[in-house]
Amino acid sequence: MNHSKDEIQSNDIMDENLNEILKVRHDKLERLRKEGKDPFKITKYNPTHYSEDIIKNFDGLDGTDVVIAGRIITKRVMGKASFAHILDSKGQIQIFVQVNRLGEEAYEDFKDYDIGDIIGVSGEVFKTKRGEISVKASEIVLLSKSLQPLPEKWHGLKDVDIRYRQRHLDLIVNPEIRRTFILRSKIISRMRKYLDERGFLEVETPILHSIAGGAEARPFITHHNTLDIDLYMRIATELHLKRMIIGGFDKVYEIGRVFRNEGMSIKHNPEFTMIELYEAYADYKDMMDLTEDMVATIAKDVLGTTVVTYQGTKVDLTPPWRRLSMIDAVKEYTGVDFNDITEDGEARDVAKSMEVEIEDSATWGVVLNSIFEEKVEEQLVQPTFIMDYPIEVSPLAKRMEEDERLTYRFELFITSRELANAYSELNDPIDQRERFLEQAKKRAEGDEEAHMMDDDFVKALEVGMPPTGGLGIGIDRLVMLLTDSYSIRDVILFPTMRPKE
RNA sequence: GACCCAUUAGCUCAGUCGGUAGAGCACUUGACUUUUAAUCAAGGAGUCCGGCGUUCGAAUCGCCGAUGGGUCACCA
Repeated sequence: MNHSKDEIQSNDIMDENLNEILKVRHDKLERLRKEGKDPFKITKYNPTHYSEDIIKNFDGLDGTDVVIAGRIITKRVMGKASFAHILDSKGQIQIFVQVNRLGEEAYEDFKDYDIGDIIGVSGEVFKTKRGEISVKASEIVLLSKSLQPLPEKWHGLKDVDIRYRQRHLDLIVNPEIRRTFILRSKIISRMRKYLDERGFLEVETPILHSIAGGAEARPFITHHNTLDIDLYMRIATELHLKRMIIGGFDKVYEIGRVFRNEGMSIKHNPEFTMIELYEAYADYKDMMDLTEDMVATIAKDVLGTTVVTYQGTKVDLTPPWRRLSMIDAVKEYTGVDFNDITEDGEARDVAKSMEVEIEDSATWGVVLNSIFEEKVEEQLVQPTFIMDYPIEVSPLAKRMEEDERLTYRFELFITSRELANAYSELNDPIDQRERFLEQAKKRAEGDEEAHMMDDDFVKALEVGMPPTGGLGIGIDRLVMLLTDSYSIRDVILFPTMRPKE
């Protein structure tokens, strides 16, 4: 680590201004070092059990010696005997410490240990008079000194600013948040297993793109020094995964971070995790089957049920899920039948009469999509596939044979939120080039989210891509649903924050 | 980007009408060999988010700014 002079000086100044709690802890560390008990010199410890193992297998372990390690989270000294709770990665367990077991010097040292210190404890498993499974310490080793006080045990840490910026504190003092991240990990690994079992190949495609494509979004820009070029952080994995299909891999997927330089909200973080998968010779209906089966399978395996409660609302993920076209959805929820509307102007008039804001140049499809987003989306609480999106808003989806204005595309809505997006992929390179030109026109007119022209991708399509189904699922939103998390920041370990000062 | 709300001890929070800072936990000292938010006694701890202003006097009122949260806009 390199420290500038300024940093060293500012640390010195901080040392002088340490508050009482910090000063006491530094002094304790200093004393330990002088006595040759510097905890930071220890490199290795060998625990034999986790707290949870001991509690679950008490009958088998009662009376036997174990070695545990973890963080002191409570401490009650009662003269010549003490109790403390140790938090390890699987939970917590009480230790019982007596001077005549530990010895005078070791017991005095223990009394000086602070909440937050990491210790190793060896001792005998037993149950206290009050019936709590505990470890009777015969030896305690200080494995690391905590120089910062932990937030309070009873009220926990509530300040969301500190919780997100110093997630380690959140994880230590708010046990329920640990569950969310354990579930997140299980959800993702179950998803991998599901796809691997079905012959999908997991691949990794570049994050640095010279053209940011595959979605309509504003990208982050970064710079490569040696090449002296600006590069974009990817906004989707779509175009590279399709190249894999062209290259002859019939089933591929990537679970990866994508970056969109847009507003932040309860459902949006600038970097988020998506899975995209592509299957040759499949269509968007196959993607619907796969989506509902995969999500239901994950829910069942990870939560033990396909019925979940999200923020007080019961959501039934048991397949099959409702499927309806965008036109039917708009008809059902607003009474307006777009089958009967053919002219752009007529569509715009309908939007205006419903107080849906649209631009004067909006076409039939754009209006249909706007009315859907404004009037229907929020009502889709139970899982619903909305199918057959207008072509104007779907530059990468295959045009419907039955209706030139629409595409073979669906989005999945649960709890009024978009969770997945899928198409029968456009594999006609001539059509694709025209769609990109259309997008490039919008871009030239100032739409920063319009797709960039990508000649390399069109050229790849010209080599020939089989008919393919593609699907993208927002992992963070899926995790939110399955863990009943209110904000996307509650399922992202270190959400993007503005730096302090 | 716009609007609304919040910011007081390490943490969780009170703070009345503008009168000079409080509690619980945590911390320090002492007592206590089966406690459960241990208990008992004593003690220490503050840039009241920052700046400017109004005022005899500001945590409190006004303005500007910072950070966070919420709603909207944009998006997934």
